[in-house]
This record gives sequence, structure tokens and C-alpha cells, in this order.
Amino acid sequence: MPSQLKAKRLNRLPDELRSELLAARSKRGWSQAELGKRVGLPQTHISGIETGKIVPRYDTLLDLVRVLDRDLLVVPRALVPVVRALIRDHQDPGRDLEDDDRPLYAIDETEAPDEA
Amino acid sequence: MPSQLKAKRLNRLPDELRSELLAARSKRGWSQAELGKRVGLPQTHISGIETGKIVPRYDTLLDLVRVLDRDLLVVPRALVPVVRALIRDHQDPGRDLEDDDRPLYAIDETEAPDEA
DNA sequence: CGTCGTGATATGTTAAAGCATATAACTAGG
DNA sequence: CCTAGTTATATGCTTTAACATATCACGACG
Repeated sequence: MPSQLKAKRLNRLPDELRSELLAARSKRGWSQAELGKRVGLPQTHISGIETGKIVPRYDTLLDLVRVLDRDLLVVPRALVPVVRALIRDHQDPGRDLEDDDRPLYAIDETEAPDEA
Repeated sequence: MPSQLKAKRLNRLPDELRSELLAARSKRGWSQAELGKRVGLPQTHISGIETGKIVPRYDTLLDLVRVLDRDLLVVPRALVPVVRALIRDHQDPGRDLEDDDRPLYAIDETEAPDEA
């Protein structure tokens, strides 16, 4: 085996993506069945995707992230770090701020404001 | 038919995405066969994807955009406009800037710097 | 005109997503 | 203990992405 050649295609969704899907779902208190109903997939399929046993099609994943108030964007490699930083900061604002600098809005929500 | 209910799942890639793939490929002078070889797909498959006859799996699309120096990111809905603007500006810097505000780097490239 | 490079189409096969259904494992709550 | 809700697994079927191969249409170029 040429060892380094190939290695291509994933066999599972990136862990990061899977756990984000799971987190977003449970944050709104949805069961797999509920999420499935909203997106038109059986519960067993959601389970398969979340546990990494299924790599969904692009359109399927798009439906999923959209129901969870997200989108799937093609980003130029050069911008990836910037966008990632943006997202990090958006999801956890005031990470390196003083306590009294924390935004006042909805910190008691089950889900973040953009998730409501 | 309930008319408005459902309407879900796409049957083709969004035109925007397809044309971006095509543009990125031809900008580097790659034939469908060349792109296919780099990502491990036959030319006919690339054709099918580009013409919207095939909706690829997530992992397949990821391979494609990565070979084209892009990435596929899950973005919170609230950030989508910002990210889109970032991308627009990155691909066409100095669009609504004064001439002397234009960045100095590589504006004469056939492709943007990140494409080289 | 023929040839070559490119892209689109067609046929057939294999693997896997998508779908339905049933059920086991586990976790509360009664 | 029993029940209900949730998640994971298993079986079987349908659809389709993925792969291989051949071919046609088109344009450029000699």
C-alpha cells in the first residue's frame, strides 16, 4: 500500500459537526423523533446520523441544519479561521470579558436568543 | 394536495453553489476529468453534479470544495449575512471602496491569492 | 476533412442513503 | 414493578449516489 496516497473520503460525519447537531437539537428540547418529523426523516435515521453511522446527502444535511437555525456555507479557505472565530464568539459572547460586561439579554433562556 | 405543506428537500444543488464549483474549477483551468482525478470521481460524475442532475453526499461535496480551496461550514442563521458579506468582499475587494483604499495585494491575479 | 480535448448522455452494477417497522436498552416517574 | 419517553439496533425494501465504460455533440485546430 502506497501509504500516503489517497486517504480521501470520510466514512462518517466530522465529530464536531455531529456533536453540534446533537447539541442544537437537545438545547431546544427536541427528541430525535421531533427533529425527524420537522425535517421529514424517521427517528432511526436521525440516530444513524448523530451516531456517525450514516453520512447524509448534502440536501439532507442542509434540511437538518436549517431546521436548527443554521446554514451550510461554502467558505474560501483563507476566510475559514475568521468565520470560525466569528461563530465561536457569537455562540459564547463575553468569553474573555469581565463579568459585568456580559450582555444583558436572555442568559436564562434554554436556548440562546438566535435559537428561539 | 395541501399545497403549502412540505415542499422540503431539494432535488438539485442550489444554482449558486453549482456555478461556484464550476467557476472555481475553470478558473484554475481544470477539466472535469482533472478535477475528478484529484477528488477520486469519474468525469461523468462531476458533470452530473455540475449540471444539477446529482445531489452529492456531504462527504463528496466536502472533498470537492476542499480541492477547490474552500470549506463547508455550519453557520448560525444570524451570522449568515455577515459571512456572506465577508466572502463577497474577499472575492471582490475594493468594490465600494475609494481607489486609494484598495488593498495592495495581488489584484492582478487571474484568480484571487487563495486560489493560486 | 479528420483528430483531439472537453463536456453531456446512456447503460449497467454496486454500495449506501432513505424509508418503514419492530424492538431492545436505558431512564425517569408512577 | 410497570409504564412511558427516548435512543440505538436490526431487517427488509426502494431509491439513488457512486463507479465503470462507452458514446455522442461540440469546438478548436491542423
